[in-house]
Amino acid sequence: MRAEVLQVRAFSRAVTRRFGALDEQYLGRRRPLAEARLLFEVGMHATAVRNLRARLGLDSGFLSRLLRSLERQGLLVTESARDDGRIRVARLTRAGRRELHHLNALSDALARSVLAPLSPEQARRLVAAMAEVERLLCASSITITPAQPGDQDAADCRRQYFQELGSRFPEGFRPTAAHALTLRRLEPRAGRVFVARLAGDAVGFGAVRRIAPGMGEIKHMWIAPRVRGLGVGRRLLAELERAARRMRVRVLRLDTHASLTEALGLYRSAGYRKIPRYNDNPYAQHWFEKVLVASARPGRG
Amino acid sequence: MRAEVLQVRAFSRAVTRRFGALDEQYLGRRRPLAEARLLFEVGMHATAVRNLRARLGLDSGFLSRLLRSLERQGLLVTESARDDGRIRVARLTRAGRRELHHLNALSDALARSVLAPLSPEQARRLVAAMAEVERLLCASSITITPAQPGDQDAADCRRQYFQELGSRFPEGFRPTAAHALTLRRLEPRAGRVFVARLAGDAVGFGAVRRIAPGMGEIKHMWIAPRVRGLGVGRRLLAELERAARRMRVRVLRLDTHASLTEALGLYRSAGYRKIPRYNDNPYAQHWFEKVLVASARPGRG
DNA sequence: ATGCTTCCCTGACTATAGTCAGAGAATGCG
DNA sequence: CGCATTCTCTGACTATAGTCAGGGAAGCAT
Repeated sequence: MRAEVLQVRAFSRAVTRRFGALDEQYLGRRRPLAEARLLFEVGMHATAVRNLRARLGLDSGFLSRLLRSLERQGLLVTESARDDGRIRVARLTRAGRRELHHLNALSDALARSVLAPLSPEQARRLVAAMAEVERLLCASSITITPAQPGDQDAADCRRQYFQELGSRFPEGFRPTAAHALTLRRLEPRAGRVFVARLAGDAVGFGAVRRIAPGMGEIKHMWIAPRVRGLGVGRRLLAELERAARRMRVRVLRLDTHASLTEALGLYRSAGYRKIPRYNDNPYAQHWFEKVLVASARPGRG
Repeated sequence: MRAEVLQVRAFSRAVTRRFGALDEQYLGRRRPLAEARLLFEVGMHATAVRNLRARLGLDSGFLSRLLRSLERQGLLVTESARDDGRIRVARLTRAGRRELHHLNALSDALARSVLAPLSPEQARRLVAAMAEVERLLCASSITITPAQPGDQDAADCRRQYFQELGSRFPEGFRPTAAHALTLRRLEPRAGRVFVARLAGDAVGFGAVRRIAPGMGEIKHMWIAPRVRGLGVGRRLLAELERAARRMRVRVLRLDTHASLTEALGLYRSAGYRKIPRYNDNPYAQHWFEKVLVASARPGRG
């Protein structure tokens, strides 16, 4: 563990030194780095100010000022969103798009300057290792937190979840009454909802509810396609189990559709055993159960 | 190439976002980041102000101010160097060392917070990939540039080179008259010296000189042990060959000692062929020659 | 001794990156 | 409708990170 920590530190130093310096040198020459980053983040299509704030992690006042500055430079315009007048949407002008292209070119040059001194074989290996680091850092920065009641992100996930069920079930999918009794009605007495987030975006969610004294049920486990394979499902499930324990649940059940093969694999490897049908969910073909024991390692999936 | 460039960019974004944010959050909480970095750089032993300036790349006035601030906080003291009254040396006080330990602990916590959400297998793979990226970024940031006449770094390298020869040759080593006619007397008419540098430190050097019309000789190739295996030797050799071509050299020769196995391998794989003894160097057992042709890919080793 | 250079320092100034409180418009909720 | 909340914006302020010119002390070359 000690060696791993030291390697992470050495890595951080090496990378921030190299890329931090280059970033300023390449991208910050023409304008403040914050403005350049904002241009990148707005990108080619209109983006809500609130999303920009979440992704860049900026203070509302500061971001507003940056927007005004870019607006004065004629690089972007802001306008109110159609469906919600409070939300403002930023969009690059033609000049802004040109500037973004320029920044992209600089950024490419920066990347090439890193690869150029290396042999083809070294460059290949560096790129492969970078892909691996990026993937795992992404996994590592995904947080799993309890949803606030009425959480918009959780509702978004639920919509996407249902949509995916519809496209994956051969027979199609329409939410039943049982599916409707969710989220809002779960919390806070009868259940808990957790949301996985990556840089401000919701990328997964899941719920646990009590269905009888000492017995709970996992519902609505869903992970966004772009973060599948990063172990988020496993972490989310562990989080739900911890929440279940805190709700004095000793036995957890769940049902699932035969076509959801990743889910089936996850449940099996997480210690869930097949049991006979315990409910009348018309979309379920498999039922599982797990007896919870005190966890030796809280905080780990 | 395009895909590689995009991967490098994605990596840079991901890493600076993650570590940049954490750096500030962990290390910058108690004091300005620049002060924290300076404490790290001074470290446990006395360090000359000029070296701090070089390593951190700071303006002289700004660094001076940072030093005064840390001095006021009782974390370090500065004093004149014994042998050169102009040079000031910074040294942590007892309180400063305590603070450094604290920063180290925070930095460790930061590293652990990256590893914590991952499964043991993921953490293992992340650390391995980070080590690879760090190694190759290090290789990529090594620059190879012509030495200025009387370059102190080149002289340093030469000293270390002779020292290493002494420890590696079974028969020991004392520079002969032929070895003495170097560096200063090479440049700029009869030869060229190149120095490899990593973040301000010289980590290798090599020379080429003309020994007859159209014929040149590689001398004094040396790479610091800590950067061996990164392809620096190959790049340096390619640089020397380019310089030779510019000097209208068509045939390059070199000699080497049988115990320098890495060098032998490098010369062979770079296209040098064994030839009979062409000089009276008492420390040489192998002689090589290469006919230079116009290079198809300048800039690559 | 004299002049040149190196090294570090101070004073004065600027740019960048925020933080915080509060106001005003739009929306959601009962 | 009335009230609370959300979202964005502005004004006022602070902290951080520099840049630049110039000066004094020490060393170096002759």
